Amino acid sequence: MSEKSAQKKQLIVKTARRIFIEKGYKNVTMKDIVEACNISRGGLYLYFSSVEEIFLEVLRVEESETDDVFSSELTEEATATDVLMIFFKEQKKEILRRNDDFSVAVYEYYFEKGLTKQDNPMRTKFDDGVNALISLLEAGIDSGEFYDVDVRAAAANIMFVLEGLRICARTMGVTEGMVDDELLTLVSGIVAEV
Amino acid sequence: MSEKSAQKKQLIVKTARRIFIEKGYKNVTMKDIVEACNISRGGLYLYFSSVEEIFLEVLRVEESETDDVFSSELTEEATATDVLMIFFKEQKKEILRRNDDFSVAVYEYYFEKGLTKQDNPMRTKFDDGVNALISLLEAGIDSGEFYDVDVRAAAANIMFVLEGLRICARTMGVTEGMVDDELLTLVSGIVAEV
Amino acid sequence: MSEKSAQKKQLIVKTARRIFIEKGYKNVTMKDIVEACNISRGGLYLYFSSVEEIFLEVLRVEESETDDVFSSELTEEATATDVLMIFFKEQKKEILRRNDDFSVAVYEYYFEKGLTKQDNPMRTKFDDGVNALISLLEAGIDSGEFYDVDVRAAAANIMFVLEGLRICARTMGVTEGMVDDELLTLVSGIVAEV
Amino acid sequence: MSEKSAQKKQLIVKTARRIFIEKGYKNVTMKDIVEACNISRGGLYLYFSSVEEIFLEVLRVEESETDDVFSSELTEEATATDVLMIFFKEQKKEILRRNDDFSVAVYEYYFEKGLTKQDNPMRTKFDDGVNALISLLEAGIDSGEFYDVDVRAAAANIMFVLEGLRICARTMGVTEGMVDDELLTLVSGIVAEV
DNA sequence: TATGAATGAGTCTTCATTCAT
DNA sequence: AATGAATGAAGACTCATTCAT
Repeated sequence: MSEKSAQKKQLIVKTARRIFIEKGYKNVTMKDIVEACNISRGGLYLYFSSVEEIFLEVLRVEESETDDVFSSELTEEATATDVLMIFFKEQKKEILRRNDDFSVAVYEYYFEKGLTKQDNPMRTKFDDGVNALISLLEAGIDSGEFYDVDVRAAAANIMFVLEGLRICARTMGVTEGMVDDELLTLVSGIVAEV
Repeated sequence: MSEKSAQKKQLIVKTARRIFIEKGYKNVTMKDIVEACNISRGGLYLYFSSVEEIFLEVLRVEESETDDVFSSELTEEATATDVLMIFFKEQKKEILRRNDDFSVAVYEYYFEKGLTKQDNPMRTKFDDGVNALISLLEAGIDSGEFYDVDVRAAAANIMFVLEGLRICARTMGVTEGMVDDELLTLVSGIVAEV
Repeated sequence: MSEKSAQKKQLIVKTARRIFIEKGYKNVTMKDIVEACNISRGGLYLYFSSVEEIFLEVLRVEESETDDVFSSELTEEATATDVLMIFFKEQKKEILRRNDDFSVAVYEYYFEKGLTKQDNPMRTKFDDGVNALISLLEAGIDSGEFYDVDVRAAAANIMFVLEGLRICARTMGVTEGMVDDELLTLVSGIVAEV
Repeated sequence: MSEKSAQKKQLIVKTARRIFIEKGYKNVTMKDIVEACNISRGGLYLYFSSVEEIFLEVLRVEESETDDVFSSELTEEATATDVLMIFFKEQKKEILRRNDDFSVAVYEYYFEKGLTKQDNPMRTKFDDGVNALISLLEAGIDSGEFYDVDVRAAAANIMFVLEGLRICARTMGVTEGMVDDELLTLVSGIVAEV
């Protein structure tokens, strides 16, 4: 029972995620989700009592499933430069992604809710990114691969540029070339010899 | 008549702007605007036939009224460094602005409409910013105030960082200190002696 | 316009009154009223925003239209006994009334709302009744028609008996004979010679 | 099984009684009862198939548990006056009772169902009261404690006054003083020397 | 017996849009 | 030009009742 229930809940979350990707946050209604899940109106309310509740669950799952920024890349053999390049490559993919893009819904949600929530997951994610980059930069500097930059400043700069690229990609549109150029600029400020 | 008509239209646009600032784009209804304008339901439809139409007009006015990025600062006596600092100061103010902030509505609008529109005003604005910065950087380099950087790359970097700060401020929140730090990083990469 | 609007409102109130009589208070939905009025769902909301609001308006009209308890009977020529008998006759009619009976809805409403409201119209009506009876009893005693009873106590007793008859009529049912008997008991305690 | 079953049923009835006291009749849903009983939705339906059915069972138990009006008071030594005073004291307590008051639910139920049911328990209860009072009054008259009133009329009058007080207490509110005054009026019409 | 997931109907409420005046 | 009453569709939410397990 409980297991079946959990499966159903998971199905709803999975389906809802797809809808949030399609329609953002504000446009999604309980009806949309009900129809997409092929369940009854009342049935959905057994599991969630509002779109927001569903959204937050999607967000939670999203985060728990997202690997730590560099976890997958950090192997013993990889150099700091390797890791950085892979990181940028993934970021590029994410920035340019047209489908399967959950970020617009996230933006919309936080526009709606304001910044009151202390445990803002976006902030957490951002800070995690900064910290991971700091570690990486320090490693690269130690190994002589990277310029001896102010790691904190550089890490924050990278994160803000990535955020800028992301939001521009979602609003005014950016070409692959623009992203490449921008990432190259970042790299050239860090890696001693590209 | 036509004049009166134009005045009325202007009133609507002005009032609607305030509402978009308050509530973003998606949350604004014709009803909201009707009520705020003290106009009749039918009356509004004489001038605009949808929220989107009103929004676009607000956007148009907004842009036509926005001074060119550096127009006001560029006086004969000001050095490139002066202009850059003033520019950053204004950007900072805008980024941290809690009231009178139209940007969330703009973001929401472009999330909604996608990127289909070729004449995307956000893009135009962004490009204008890049170009203005390029000119400024060139001027600064010529005068020996700035490092001899790749002006195009530096300008784009600045604009993306500013966009990143802006969206972060609207979603996860940024402190004044964070903005200051980030702007200082930008400045220190450009201005030879701070 | 405003006049037409007022007419419509009046129509709604009048129609709603009929429904409250038919179904009581708790069973009446906005839908019931909408359908009975032959207006649109949204249309009703232009005038009232809840069943309670409509009910209170019905109640208000009801009260404003109800003549003062004895106003119509009190003519110069009528004796106190005449007035008392007419009063009882009307009360009997009201108590036994099967159709056009708004009282059940009123009871239900006050069950629902509790007694918190200071300006409880039921209470006002009750007190008005007591006071009117006091005046009448005094008049009857002065004229020698009535026994020299404690007027306040007698008036209250009458009102409570009437309330008792009313609620019994609505719940367990009372026959005309029972009402007649009870009213006769009241009369025989007051009028010197029947 | 049957015993366990009966216990369960009893538990449901007991719990439901509490809910009817809290919320009246019309506001109580199967869901309310299910939740209050910590029973499953389907489980409740094994015992009762509607709120009404449960209510009627509560009502039945209520009546079977209610002692005959004077049963407890009628001892050999007590005078008719004693019994009457105790009866009024209990009625007063019941009339003023704010909690643990089942009467509103009963009223609501009979409003809803109309008077169709022949075996209306309210009526039975009322008639029982009248009859018990008649016996008591006769006893009092025989013993010389009470005035030689028309016992049937006096008994009915008392019962209607009590009903009137009860419904007034539930709708417009009555103070303890009002009840005392009214009961005193009743007593003074019956007991020869108070 | 007992569970609780599932359904679907019913009600409330809000809005964009139209239209007679 | 302008009004604002009116409509009807759309979405949220709740519950009685059923049914597979």
